[in-house]
Parts: sequence; C-alpha cells; structure tokens
Amino acid sequence: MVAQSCVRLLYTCRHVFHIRQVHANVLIYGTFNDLVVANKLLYFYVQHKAIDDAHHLFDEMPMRDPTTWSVMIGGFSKLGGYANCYATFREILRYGVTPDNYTLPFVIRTCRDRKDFQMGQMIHDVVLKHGLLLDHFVCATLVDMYAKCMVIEDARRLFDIMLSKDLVTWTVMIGGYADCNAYESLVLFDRMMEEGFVPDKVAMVTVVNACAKLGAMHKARFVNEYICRNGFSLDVILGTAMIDMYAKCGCVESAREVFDRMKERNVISWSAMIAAYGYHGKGKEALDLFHMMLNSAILPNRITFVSLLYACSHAGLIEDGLRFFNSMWEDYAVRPDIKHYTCVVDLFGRAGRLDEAAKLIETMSVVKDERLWSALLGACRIHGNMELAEKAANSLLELQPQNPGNYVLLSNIYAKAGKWEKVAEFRDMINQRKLKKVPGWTWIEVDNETYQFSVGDRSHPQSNEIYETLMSVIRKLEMAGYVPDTEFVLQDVEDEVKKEMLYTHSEKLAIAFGLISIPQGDPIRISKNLRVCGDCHTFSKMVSAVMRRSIIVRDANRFHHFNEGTCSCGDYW
DNA sequence: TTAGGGTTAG
Repeated sequence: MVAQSCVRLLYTCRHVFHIRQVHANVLIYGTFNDLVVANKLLYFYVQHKAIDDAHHLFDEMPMRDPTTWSVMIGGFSKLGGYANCYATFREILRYGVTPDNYTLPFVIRTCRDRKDFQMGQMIHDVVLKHGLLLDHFVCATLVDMYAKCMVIEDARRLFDIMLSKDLVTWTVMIGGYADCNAYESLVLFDRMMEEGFVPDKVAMVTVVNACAKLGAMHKARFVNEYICRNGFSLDVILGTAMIDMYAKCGCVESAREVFDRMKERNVISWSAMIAAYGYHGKGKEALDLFHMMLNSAILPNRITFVSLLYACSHAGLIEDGLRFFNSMWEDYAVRPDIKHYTCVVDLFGRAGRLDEAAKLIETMSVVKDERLWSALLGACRIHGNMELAEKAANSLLELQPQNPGNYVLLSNIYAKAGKWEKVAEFRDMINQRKLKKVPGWTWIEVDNETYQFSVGDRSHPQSNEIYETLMSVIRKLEMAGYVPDTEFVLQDVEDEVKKEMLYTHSEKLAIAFGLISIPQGDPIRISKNLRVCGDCHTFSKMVSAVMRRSIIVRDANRFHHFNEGTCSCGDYW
C-alpha cells in the first residue's frame, strides 16, 4: 500500500525537489527494497533531467533488474553522459545481465550522437548475439546510427533485410539519405507511400528536409500541398523546416509566407529566415528581421549571428556586418567562433580590404580552418593580390592537401595573372597526387521531372535541339559582346578546344534546355553541385538580358538571381 | 523504461 501511494505521489511531482521528498519517504518507510518503486524513482529523476540524483540512487540500490539498468543507461544517453552510458553498458555485460530491446536502443543512440561508428559496430555484434535484430526499436536505431555515421550502405543493407518495417524505420532511412543522397531520400519516401504507410509529422519534417537538400521545387510544392490537405499543424519544427526548404529551393517569398503563418517561432525559426534572406542576397531584409526578432524578445544565438554576418557580407553591407561582429559578444554574450571570423574575412574581402582581413586572421585566437583560408583566397582572386593569395593557399593546402578544389582555385588565380607555368605546375600536381576532381553536375526541373547534365552531355533525348539552341544563343550573345573566358578551363588544350569545352559546361546545357522547355515568363531554376564558374556566370547574366529570361541558380555556396543582365550576387561569389 | 523531426562560415 505504501509502495502504491509513493508511485502515485511521483506522478504528481512537478519539480525535482518533490521527487527528493518522495525519495526520503521511501527510505523512511523501507519501500526501497521494492524494485517497482525504486525504478519509478529512478525514472522520474531522469524525466526531470536530474541525472546526478538518478546516478546516486542507482549506486545505492541494493537490487537491480533489467528495467533499472535500462532506465539508468537511457538517462545517461539522453542527458549527455556518454562515458557513463558506455561504462554502465559494459557493467551489464560484466554482470552477465542480458541486454534487451530497451537497453540497446539507448546505447546505440549514444553511438549515433557521438558518430561513434566503431562502438556502434560492437553493439551491432551484441544485438546479433542476442538475436534482437528483428526488434523494431533496436533495428531502427541501428539503421539511424549507421546513417548518421555516414555509412549509408550499411544502413540501407540493414533496412533492406528487415522483414517488417514500421513508419519510424522508414523515416529513419529517408532521413539518413537526406544528407548524402537527397534524391534517393525522395525516391524512398514515394516507395513508403506506395506501400501504404501514412506519414506523420516527423516523417513530413524529414521529407521537407530532403527537399531542401535537393532544392527540388516541384517536390516542395507537392509536400506543401500534402501538409495542408492532411491538416498538419504548422508547429515550430515543421514551420522552420519549411522555411528552409523554400529558401533552398530558390523561393524566399514562399519561405517568408510560411514564417508569417507560424503561430509560434523560436530562435531557430528566426535564424532560418535570416539565413534564407542571406542566401538570396537580401541583406536589408535580413537586418530588418533581426531587429524584429529582438523586438519580439527572442535572443540571438551563435547561428543567428553566422546567418546575419553571412547576409551582410553577401549583400555588401560591410559596416553593418562589422558593427554586429563587434557587438555580438559585448551586447549578446555570444563569443565569435571560426564561422563568424570567416564571415568577417569575407566581408573585408568583398570590400577589397585585404590587409584588414589578413590582420584579423593574424590576431584572432580561434583555431584556423580551411574555410577561413579559402575565404581569404577567394578575396585575393577577385582583387588580384598574388602575394597574399600564395600565403593563403599554402596554409590551405597544408590543412587540406587532398581537396582538388583548392588546387583548381589557386590555378585559376595564376591563370588570371597569366602565370601559365604555375598553372601547369598545379595541373601536374593534381595528376601526380591522383586527386580526383569532383565532377560538375547541373540539375533542372521541367514539368515535375528533374534532368541532370554533365559537361558535354549528350544523353538527353532532345540533345540535338539543346545543342542547336545553345549555339544559336551563343552567337546572339557574341554579337552582344560575349567573349568566352577560357581561363576557367584547366586542361592544357588549344584555345578553340577550350572554347568548345566552355560552351558545353553542364550549366549552359541546362540553361539551353530550360530555354526550349520552360515558357517565357517563368524563371529557369537550376541547381549545381559546385560553385558556378566565372564564364557560366557571365553567360547567365547575358542570357537574362539578351533572351529576356529570369534565371535562378543554386550553386554550392548561394543563390544567383539573374535578371536583365545583372546577378543578385553582385559578381562576387 | 525502448526508436524517427528544424537554423550556421569558403
């Protein structure tokens, strides 16, 4: 009877202090030996995030059953004590307690959160040893762990051999693909629907995220419709994911509509919307939103400042950016980290204030990474500072010798300066070190289908028409003053061949296809996996003027809106 | 007592 009333009391506890009172009574009335009561106490401590109380209680318990171990391991797993989580799991094995379908997901989740693939594999062996692979909870967590550790093939193998899959398992697999192969993520979502599963809100957030990663506007519209038709409420997580989706699909206006429709917003929603304006070069809108956020009594975090500084630098709002950078620690107690410094280097770089950028790097106390040097190198390329470029490049190649993109960037700088012997040296270096350049791809959506182009691609059924259109457009552009910029071709070939290669860049092929298949008046939307090359950028600007078409390009870094001969990036990217 | 969801620098 005493035990029952203790448990009843626990359910009324609103604060950890109340749990401690019940705990004291349990000790007085000697109900501590009742495992049900002790386990409940442990569970409630964990629920109230009082991990130290839980840990003490766990140590004092004279008896433990599988529930005791699971609740404790679950507590360590959720509340960040990964070392304790692993240690307690090892204790389980040492004591000969059989790990069950409650304990294992907690430990696997810790491996996932820490991206601890090796430990994850060891736990997988334990799962097999105890024949628990058929359990939905265990298997779904293993799939999730492999996917988050970026071992997507292992995740998929496990997923494929599962005899019966539930909604959570599908969602985990779809979410796993979102980061490394968003296209497959959407294919899997369609398959899940075909198999009769009805997605819930978490599944929808996952697929929204995949649309954002892919930049697939037609799918984004479909998902939006589905969400509205099925009455999903726009909570803070779904709303934020949709803001991000529309922004990354190239439609910042739709992102803002979602933002305005949301009844509740937190710092993540505001930051996502500020970042959205940043990608699209809308610095003033980002600044206005930041002030609105402050007026709504939401405090900015480090990500808000990254998004804000990014928006300032990409819109050329140098002084605003510097003001925010200088005030973030003083006024908002947000300490600048490497990402903020990189934005400021970019900010100075765009303004041609290379000495200040270099000085900032010299005096900063934060550990420098490759993206910081890359920002400086990019600025040197635009402003033609060879001396500083070599310094930045050396630091960059020291940190990241295996990234061919760095060699390409540097040889572009040498090419621009006419130092052809250096360009040749770098070309040889790429070959000798057997560095593989990431192949460039461009995607375009036409009539709800996604088409993919590579350089010189002739695989499209309308290939002849695409090439004819491209050549006719190039002739028109040449009459308007377009001169192909062959410095962007790294291969050591004759000028005419260089021209030929430039003319068939994947982006130009996709634009030509857009011109013949997308009605006049509608924008041509394309996505690239790499940064847009300088010549394709000039080409796109001229097409927007000569052909009177609006072109929206999402590259690896940002969006470019081409209209009437100009680009929203202001020719700096 | 168990599994799945949102923002960030080149």
